[in-house]
Amino acid sequence: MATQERPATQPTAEDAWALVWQVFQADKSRRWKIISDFGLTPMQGMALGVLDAERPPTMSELAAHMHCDNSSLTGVVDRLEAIGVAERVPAPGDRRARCVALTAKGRELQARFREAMRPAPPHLQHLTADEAAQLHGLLRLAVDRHAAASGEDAAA
Amino acid sequence: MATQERPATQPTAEDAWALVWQVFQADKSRRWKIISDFGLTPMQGMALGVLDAERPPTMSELAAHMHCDNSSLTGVVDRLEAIGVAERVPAPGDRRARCVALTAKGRELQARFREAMRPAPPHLQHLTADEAAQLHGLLRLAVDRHAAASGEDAAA
DNA sequence: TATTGTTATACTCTATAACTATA
DNA sequence: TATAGTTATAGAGTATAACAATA
Repeated sequence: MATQERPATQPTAEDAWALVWQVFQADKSRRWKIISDFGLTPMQGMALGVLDAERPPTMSELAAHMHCDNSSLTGVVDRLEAIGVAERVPAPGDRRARCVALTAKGRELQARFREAMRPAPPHLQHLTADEAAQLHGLLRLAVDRHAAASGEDAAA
Repeated sequence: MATQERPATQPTAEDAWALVWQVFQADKSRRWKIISDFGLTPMQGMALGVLDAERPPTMSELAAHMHCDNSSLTGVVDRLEAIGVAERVPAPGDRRARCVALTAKGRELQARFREAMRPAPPHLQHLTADEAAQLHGLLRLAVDRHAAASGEDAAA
């Protein structure tokens, strides 16, 4: 297949992105089901998924990580506190800031939640082990190069 | 597992999925910016993006395509009608159903919107043309095999 | 009786602006 | 002055349940 002359119609990054989108969207209902089975909403699930038990982030850091506004995060963390999953603790070195820490219940829930969210969606399960590894390799290239480029930009 | 020359250290579909997630999340702010520049919300943008000008779907069909409830879609289409982008028309052959059709303004906006949403995010732009084509090929395999398997399931 | 779509309800997410406490 | 976080506000998305019209 790949031994042909390079066709003018070779799929581009845009074409690949369209399929990424398609796979992600098709999996939307499955993800929502898992999240709601844990008694969470999508944003609560995202917060639980990204919180670092070892290094509780400040509200601002967590908001940046979740790509939402600080004021939006207030309610999300309020609800995580209400169900006993997280708690706000003072930030060392800055009395304005508050860190979001997992409770014992939160750490237990996080472990089970991450486990439930880990499996690849049905689409990707149709790949062979080698194909999956190739897919991972290409995405790893993209992520690493982007990180390197961003790092250089930041350092410049 | 796969008892091959490449042992248990080979990245799996789960690992690839984790990177898909990472790329998609990292691009969240960029997508939101584009959508809001069009005066739309995410759900309105999704509806505008998937609506077929040639074959207006019913409310139920559109809701299924968007993976949301019928009742949630009512408000979304209400707002698209309010800004003159879409309109509800009678469904041929079923007087209960209503189809969502694009207006002339809607078709024009859709063309510009799809164009704005087409570019791949920064992460994927770091791939070479060949790498992007490989990525597309792997995702195409996943999507096609899933469609085939689903089709067989449905036909069975 | 089942389906299509809307309405009513209650809640979550969303950002902007104003506000406080602190840096 | 600038920053971290909350509150107030207004709007949009979310599903469930109840409902009307139609199949």
